[in-house]
Amino acid sequence: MPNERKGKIDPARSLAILWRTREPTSRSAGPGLSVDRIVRAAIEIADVVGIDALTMRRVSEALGVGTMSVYTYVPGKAELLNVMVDTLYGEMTRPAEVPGGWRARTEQVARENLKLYRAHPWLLRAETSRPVLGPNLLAKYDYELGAVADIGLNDVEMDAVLTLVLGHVKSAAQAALDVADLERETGMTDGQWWQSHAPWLERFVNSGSYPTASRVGSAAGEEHGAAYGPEYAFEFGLQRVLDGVAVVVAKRSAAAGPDRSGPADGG
Amino acid sequence: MPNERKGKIDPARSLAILWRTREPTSRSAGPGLSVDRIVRAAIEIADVVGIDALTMRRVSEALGVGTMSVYTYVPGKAELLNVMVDTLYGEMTRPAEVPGGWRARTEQVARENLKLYRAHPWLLRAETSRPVLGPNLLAKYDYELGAVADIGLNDVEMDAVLTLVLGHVKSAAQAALDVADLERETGMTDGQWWQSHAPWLERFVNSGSYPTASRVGSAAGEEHGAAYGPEYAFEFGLQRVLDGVAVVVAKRSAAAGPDRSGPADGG
DNA sequence: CAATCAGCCCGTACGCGGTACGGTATGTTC
DNA sequence: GAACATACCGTACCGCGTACGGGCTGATTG
Repeated sequence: MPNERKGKIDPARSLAILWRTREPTSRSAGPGLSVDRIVRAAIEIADVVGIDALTMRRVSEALGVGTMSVYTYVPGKAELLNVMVDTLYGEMTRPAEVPGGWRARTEQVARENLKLYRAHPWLLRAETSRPVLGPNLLAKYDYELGAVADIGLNDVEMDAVLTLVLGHVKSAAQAALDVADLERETGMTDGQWWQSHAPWLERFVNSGSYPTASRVGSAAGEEHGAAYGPEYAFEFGLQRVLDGVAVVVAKRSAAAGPDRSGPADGG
Repeated sequence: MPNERKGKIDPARSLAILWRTREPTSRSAGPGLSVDRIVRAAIEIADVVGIDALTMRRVSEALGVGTMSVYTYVPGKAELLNVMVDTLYGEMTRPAEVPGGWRARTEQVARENLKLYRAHPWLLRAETSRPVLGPNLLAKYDYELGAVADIGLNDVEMDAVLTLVLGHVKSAAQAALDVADLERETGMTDGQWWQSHAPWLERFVNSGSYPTASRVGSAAGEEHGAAYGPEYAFEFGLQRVLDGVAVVVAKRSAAAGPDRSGPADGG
């Protein structure tokens, strides 16, 4: 049972639905299905039972209609997933002003994205391939680019920074989810798991073959509750990334003139 | 058709296969199936037709055996995927000495991982959830931790740095794959695609609503062939991450004493 | 040697998933 | 009221993972 975002989806059809290219016909009777109702139901199902259990039959059931009725509004499951994802993007908050300069703005973007993944973990699995350009993705992209605009980076660099930050958020969210799943399934924390398996592993590996791995792996157990955990990894990584970006930004500012702190040339 | 790494896999059974806890019985006749033969066949299939088309029937067919014969050696598809992933980890080269300090070592780790994703793009989709602790994953982890050992970071930080770097590599590999897929499907580059869709998009959005997005999006088209592309994003992001790590490393070195460049305290 | 057994191999069948297809009913338009 | 478009959906098909039970074959034991 391979993946979401299947191979063959018609891009045009997909875009048409994303952008709602179709005036709502005013038919009164019937359950009154619509793309929005379907998408909302699907999101709710995915939130509750996970994306694995999201089936067309279940969606239609939740809506009180026949399975095939859904296909009147949505060409297929892949397109439905696309719209679900874009819908989520549309629900993110995007404050116009964030005090504190590019670093604060970018941090805010990162946290907002993390929040989204936390609220809808299935998003991590629905986003596996190139996102289809929906209205909300476009708005999101435009907004988030704003965080790193006018600080001396050119367009390509701005995109690269954003991609880097969002990639980190996604990785961290995935890691956090993995840890949470593990804890839920085994009742052990990540570190406890390592510690409990260390002796087992040594039975197969010449004792002490992987000293660093086992020390670091079980260090988590000792540190747990203090400085360790997925949140730590997220924060640490985010600060590292921002530190790295700051290096370039500082370089550009210097090149544009020591006294400038405002907008540099845009590319 | 949801995901790989399905919900219920017995961890013990999975570990047993990963670590090959079973002496090979010496039966002469028959096709002579084995976990290794199965895994090799499965990897080859995934390399050629992709992970979506990797089915147990196809694997068995490639091996010239009945479908259910595979299940004599592998409890299920999820476990097979686990072993496939661990097998790939085992094929990575891990030079003992890399000249140039932690930064060069970490870069080398990143590039080695990128190479792996390039060679087996399906790995991006097979790794979706927490990796099961196979022997080669353990070796990989141990080796890669070595890149950032003894530079003043504590254990948790070492793990976090490694996670950050590998996360970036994975994101970049995914992006590169997306772009490649898009080009293959549409015959257009990423930038060309943006440029060709810009007018279409403006028909739905009040013209100029997303100025930054469209400018940056199509900037790729102009820059293409020069400085842009997935490789650029990978390199740029990697350098940013390493710059960010360097900041902490420098701080720790300073704290440990201005003259020290060797190992700092490990905890 | 025969009897027994353990492991390997696999045909069949089940349940579940997405969805093609063809129909029916309900509302709109003239 | 006729003609038509649209919304809805029952049935059926194909492909998937895999449970189950049975047959085969070489190894083991007396």
